[in-house]
Amino acid sequence: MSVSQNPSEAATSPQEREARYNPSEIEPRWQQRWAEQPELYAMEPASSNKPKYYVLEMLPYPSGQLHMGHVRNYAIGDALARYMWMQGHNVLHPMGWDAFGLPAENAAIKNNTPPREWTLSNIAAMKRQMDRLGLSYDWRNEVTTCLPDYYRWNQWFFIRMFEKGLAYRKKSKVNWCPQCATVLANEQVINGYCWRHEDQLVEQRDLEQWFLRITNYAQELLDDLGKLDGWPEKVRTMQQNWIGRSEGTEVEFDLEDSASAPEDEERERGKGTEVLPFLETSKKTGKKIAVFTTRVDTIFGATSVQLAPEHPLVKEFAASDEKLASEVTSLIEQQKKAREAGDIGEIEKHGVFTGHYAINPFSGERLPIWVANYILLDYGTGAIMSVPAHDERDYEFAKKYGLEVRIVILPRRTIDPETGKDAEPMLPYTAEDSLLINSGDFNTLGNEEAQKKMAAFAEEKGFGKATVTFRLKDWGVSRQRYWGTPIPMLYCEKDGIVPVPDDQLPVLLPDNVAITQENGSPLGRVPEFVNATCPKCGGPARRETDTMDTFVDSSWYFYRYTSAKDDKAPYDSDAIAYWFPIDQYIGGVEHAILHLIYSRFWTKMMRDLGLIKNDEPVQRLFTQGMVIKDGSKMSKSKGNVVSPDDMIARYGADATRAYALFAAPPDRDLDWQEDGVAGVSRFLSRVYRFVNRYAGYTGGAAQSTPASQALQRKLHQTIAKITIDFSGRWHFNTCIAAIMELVNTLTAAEPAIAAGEVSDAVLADTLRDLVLLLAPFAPYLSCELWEKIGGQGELLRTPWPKADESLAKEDAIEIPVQVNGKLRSVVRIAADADQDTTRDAALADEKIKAALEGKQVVKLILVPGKLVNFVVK
RNA sequence: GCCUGGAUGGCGGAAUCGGCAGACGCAGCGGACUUAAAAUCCGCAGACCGCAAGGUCGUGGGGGUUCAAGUCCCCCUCCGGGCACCA
Repeated sequence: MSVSQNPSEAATSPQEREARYNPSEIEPRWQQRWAEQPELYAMEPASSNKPKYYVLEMLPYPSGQLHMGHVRNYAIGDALARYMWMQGHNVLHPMGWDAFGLPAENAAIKNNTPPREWTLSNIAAMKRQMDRLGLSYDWRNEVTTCLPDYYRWNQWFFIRMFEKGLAYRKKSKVNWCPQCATVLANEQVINGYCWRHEDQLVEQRDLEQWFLRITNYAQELLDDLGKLDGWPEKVRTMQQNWIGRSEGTEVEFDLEDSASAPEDEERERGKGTEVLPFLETSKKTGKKIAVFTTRVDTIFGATSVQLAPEHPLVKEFAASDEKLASEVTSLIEQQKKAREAGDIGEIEKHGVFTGHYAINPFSGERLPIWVANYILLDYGTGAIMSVPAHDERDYEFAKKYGLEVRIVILPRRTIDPETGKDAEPMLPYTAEDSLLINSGDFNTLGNEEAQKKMAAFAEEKGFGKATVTFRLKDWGVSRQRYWGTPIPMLYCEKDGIVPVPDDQLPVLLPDNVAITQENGSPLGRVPEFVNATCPKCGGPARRETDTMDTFVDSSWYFYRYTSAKDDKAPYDSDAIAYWFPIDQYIGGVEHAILHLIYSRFWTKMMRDLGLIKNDEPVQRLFTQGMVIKDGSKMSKSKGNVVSPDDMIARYGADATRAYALFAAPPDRDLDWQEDGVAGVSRFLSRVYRFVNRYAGYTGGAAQSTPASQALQRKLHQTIAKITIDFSGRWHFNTCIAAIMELVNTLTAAEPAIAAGEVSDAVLADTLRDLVLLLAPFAPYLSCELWEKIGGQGELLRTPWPKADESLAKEDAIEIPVQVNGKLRSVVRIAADADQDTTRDAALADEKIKAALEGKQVVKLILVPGKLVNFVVK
């Protein structure tokens, strides 16, 4: 049998002849139209009398490819922006590129493409993808951080900070990632691993680096978390932990003037439990060991002093004690390994007695000084008093080395009923609510009171004071890389560190720099860059060759959006005053303590420079969930990546975006199922065909037929539901489900429409509002259909439909009727039926009659409009 | 270890204030249209018992409060995320 032409083609059914939803035809057409009217998505000036709304999504790194996480992020932001426009706001919805960073250098090495070229072509590609998605960005204020018109202001800020002492240079132990071949900030080290290279352990190196004094703001950053009630609790807690404020007391212990290296026998003595008696002041060396403790109330229980292996005093001790030196080296090694492996909390505790003693200023006792691998140099003072009875770590250590355990606090009211004496607590005993014993003049005090009195005592006697310690460290911003903002500093033999004068900014990043994996800044190998003139003395100067951490770029980019083209200032203060704070910021939770803490710091710094008025950049923060496929996060290494381009090609941008919103509430993880995208696409297709089919139904007065009323009811219920959700809950998945229900209702009403039971005007209104409701979620289709039904004016500026409560109201409702809490029947009654009517209707029901047969009703629960429950015996 | 989010049909999820558990969608099954298929449309669909009417069970597990619990309280299990010798 040969294949022949289809004879029935001419006789296709009316539905087959209907226009087919074809996103690959609709979407490019509208893209072009939107591209031709950039004012469509433009912000209006501050003089606008509309309420402002600044909606911001985190700017991407231009890797060259959008991934589904981006699509989800932008779909959420875009829906909100479009809704806000329709609600009559002046919307700022900008986008930009976090365009400096290491991948560009790696690409340069791999493909021999200059970083700038690689980055700019990636930006062009991703911008095309964004445009295909139909995102409503105001590209006129695009920010690209790798361009001099942006990074010059990084340099400008840096110099302002230098002038204020907020940017400074110091030598210190820093995190070094061998793969990045550069230093990392503390925030960029995740459990000892590099934040960009999940398998790369970070090393510690001693380097001289630039730091920003974020610790000046530690307290304010902490306090103001309280103001951020539009932020997820989770993020606030994470920042709070990161800042890590702890209140305590710093106490100075005198160093005893003791012998040099101890004999082996004496080394053993330090391990003994005996705390040696009071020593005269004449034996003091004048040297002090500062110790930080949050539990000064337990200081009489201290039985040793423990130093971090890298504590300067340890170096001193070790200088004249070879045996100690070698043991310390091994302790340092252990600590380094543990830190690098990210399990510093799990290594076995090791320590060694130094042969030296310190004097407890409260008790006058001499305590052996030990070095231990669990003491961190960079927290507190790098030294602790060890109180084994009341600290878990000290207890573990003391047990191992046989140090004395002395109880100095007891729980309140724990008299042993048999002996009539205080019961000994289980050790280590660390409770806050306790009483002091064996503590000299401080006996019987409650621990909280004791802490206050002891701190005051220490201060009075001059050997200590109450202090606050933060875990947060200053932000190391130097990077030994090429593709970043040059740090605008000069080193002059005569004048020392000199900032580049403002009128010489920007310090341009030179092109044609050989990028290699060698250590040291690539810029250091460019003599034209390095050799400069000192602006003070006119003599030769060397230029700083490190560049800035790229988190500097993203710390203030959202200010630049309000006046991205300004070449006189980083931004326009009036515009900032109008637009800030950002009304809604949307992004992944992975930046909770990186970008989001730096940004808060930067804002406070700018405020203190007198540049802006606001204390915080972001009013409301939303952190979306991850995109999951087959049970794990989409990633190249897992091979479960779904390409947005692929989805768009197959189902269209509208379906792809709408699915990203439909499959889960935005704050939860989203399971990507391609069949689901197909389902959403089918839904859009139904809408398309339905609206086209009835686009001609217009005009006339609304007639109040039952079918019309039913349609209006569903419509206004849908409007109300979606409007409420936009106001805060953001469960767009149920919004889209509600629109699907509305469309199902419309489809089911087709016979009634055909029978003329639905008034044309009502049908027309319903279609019109349906198109408007769909606009935030499927903008292409909405615009197409808006035109089809003869919508006047720009869809984006058309007011969002208003729910009419009286139309939304049901006139008859179904009430569940229970007997003893079990559902037995459902009765249909008028929505405004009173209690008696409701009860009578329930009693009249046959099934209820049967269920109540022979029983005695002891109680009647009647919740108006909700339910009836007969409690029977 | 501490903090946090979660666990609901075969799957994604819904139930916003303690009041009909499973909206909406996917996959599945049956039917219409078609020579056939695709597309589309209509219908069924938590589990178990039953021809049916109907009944019993059911929101990770155990207890409790209540006329009524996915929802509130107590205890526990598992999964995800964050922090972790921070003195």
